[in-house]
Amino acid sequence: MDFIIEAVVKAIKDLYQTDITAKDVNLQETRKEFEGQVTLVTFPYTKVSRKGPEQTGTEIGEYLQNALPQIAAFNVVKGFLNISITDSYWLDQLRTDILSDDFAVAKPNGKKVMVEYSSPNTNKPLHLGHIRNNLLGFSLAEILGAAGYEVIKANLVNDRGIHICKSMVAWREFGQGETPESSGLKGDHLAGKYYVWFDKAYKQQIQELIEEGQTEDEAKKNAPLIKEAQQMLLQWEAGDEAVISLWKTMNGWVYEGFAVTYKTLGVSFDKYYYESNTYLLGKDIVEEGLAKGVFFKKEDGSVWIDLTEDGLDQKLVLRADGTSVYITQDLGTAQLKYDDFKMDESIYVVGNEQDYHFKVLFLILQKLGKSWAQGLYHLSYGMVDLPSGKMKSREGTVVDADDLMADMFNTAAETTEAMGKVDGFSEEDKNKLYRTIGMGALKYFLLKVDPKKRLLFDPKESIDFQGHTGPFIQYTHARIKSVLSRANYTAASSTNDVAELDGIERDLIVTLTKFPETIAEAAAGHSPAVIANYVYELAKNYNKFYHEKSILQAEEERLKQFRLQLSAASAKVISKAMGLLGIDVPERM
RNA sequence: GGUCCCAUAGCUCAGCUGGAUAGAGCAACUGAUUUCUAAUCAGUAGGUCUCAGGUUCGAAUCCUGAUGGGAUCACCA
Repeated sequence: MDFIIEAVVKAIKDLYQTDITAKDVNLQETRKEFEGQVTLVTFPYTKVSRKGPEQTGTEIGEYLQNALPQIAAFNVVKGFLNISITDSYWLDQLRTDILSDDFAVAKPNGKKVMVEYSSPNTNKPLHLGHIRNNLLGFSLAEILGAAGYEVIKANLVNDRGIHICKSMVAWREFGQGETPESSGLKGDHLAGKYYVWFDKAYKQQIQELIEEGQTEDEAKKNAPLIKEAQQMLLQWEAGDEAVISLWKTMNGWVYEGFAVTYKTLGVSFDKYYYESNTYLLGKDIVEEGLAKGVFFKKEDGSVWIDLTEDGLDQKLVLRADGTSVYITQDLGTAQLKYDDFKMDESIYVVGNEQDYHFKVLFLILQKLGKSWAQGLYHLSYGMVDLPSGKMKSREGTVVDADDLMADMFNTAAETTEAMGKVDGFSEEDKNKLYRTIGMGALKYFLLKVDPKKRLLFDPKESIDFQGHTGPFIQYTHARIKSVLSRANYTAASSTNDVAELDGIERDLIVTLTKFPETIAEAAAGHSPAVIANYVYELAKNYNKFYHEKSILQAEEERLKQFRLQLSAASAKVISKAMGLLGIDVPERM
């Protein structure tokens, strides 16, 4: 619609001798109840026209109609100039733009962006909260890629620390040599089992110590299990062979488990970072900050930054004993990532509970004068909560990722079979379809809402397959494919001799043309939800069209060909948009 | 207590760079299948956009304050 905006700028200059910029032009979609496709709000121009909104709109409308051949008609309602664009313009958009191979393929913008997501702890299996993280990260990476970025997907694995030692201690104490093979448990679930055991036994020890007269704080520090875990962490850092060997073994189990979960989720990474390699990083940045006077040292030797002028607090960046804290590592890792890839932007997909941490992290890097600190962004998303409250792995009150995905698969299978949709499918095709639909429902459910909003998930209420859902959109795609295959449609077979459009056909083309700008909007806003809502609108429009217009029994052959083209274009865009969400669309369902 | 985020139909959510009568889905009710897939479509009903001020020709949208919910304010990660 840029050509209209340009023409409006020119119109205001010619009619009212006033210079405005493209940004001042308020062009919006015309509401359904009025004639036209785009609407110009004319109130802002009444000042310079010194006429009423109706007359101003009419003058601009006449000017535009004379200037632009693409404008078929216009009408002015109150202060709104509704513009009808010619059918030949829309048909041209469909044939030369939407149906072309490079539609919605952005030219490379020369920028590199890293998306860090997933970042699991290697002591427990993934749960629903991680699923949201993984889907957001993967989808955002796809969207940025489609918007022209070169994308690096990174995973910073949290594979060391006291929490990892907890699972290891519990396994050593209670495990009796259990392995994934001997237990039949997936590796990450096996580690998680001991993590939960640790917590249980630890709590019991605390209780016992309290009964012996210790305070709760004392008991928490003195419980034998926690001491053992702390001891193990020291041994790990000292490179104790037995501990390192156990660590490698158990982490190996967890990685095997994660690999399965990631595969089912359909996510992947270009680069892995491991905290066991990066946890000592950042100390040279602390030195740098001290030299620059950004940090200061307290009497006890600990190093701090004073952020009170920025409305934040004083923040510790290095302990008195010279060991790192969380933010020390993150400073070092940020530098490492930049040194590795020299990216223009770096996005951290991390829950909103860490908003403060990232605010501080980015601010420190700016104060250190890192040129690349400008490109850092925290994609903060809301927690996934249960009706009973927060999910806690330690207490076992989580919706497990693998269980949930298996449930979705089963529900998809039941629903599909109940509808009798899989006659003539092979066993293999059936399973593939159930997985596609089940994962589609789950992914769409999580991605359609604004990332920053917190999400309530009730395990008792199953995820819908009808209405504003993934399967609805998948169904639309399958339905189109069915028609196209009945018609033996190929791009080459179609002809171009339709010149007029009906309301719903025009609406559908208008919706299709919005895809590239929707990608740009989603990329700029870091929000897959923008794509999700767009593709829903598109599927709805298509279904309306499908009901109103007969395709294979069209009144004329040329109409049939045109509607097939329109259907093919819709299927293509649906498939691409769903791909940006990491959701597959089936050919049949 | 300080800071940050959220609040729109019974429920789940769009709309938020200010624009027309605030839109979808679910749930409820009515209707559509001798015709391309009914996981669909058409319709009915459902709203003081949390509240109170302010800015503006115009506010769900921007500003201020309040209320409710969540997060965070560790020499944990």
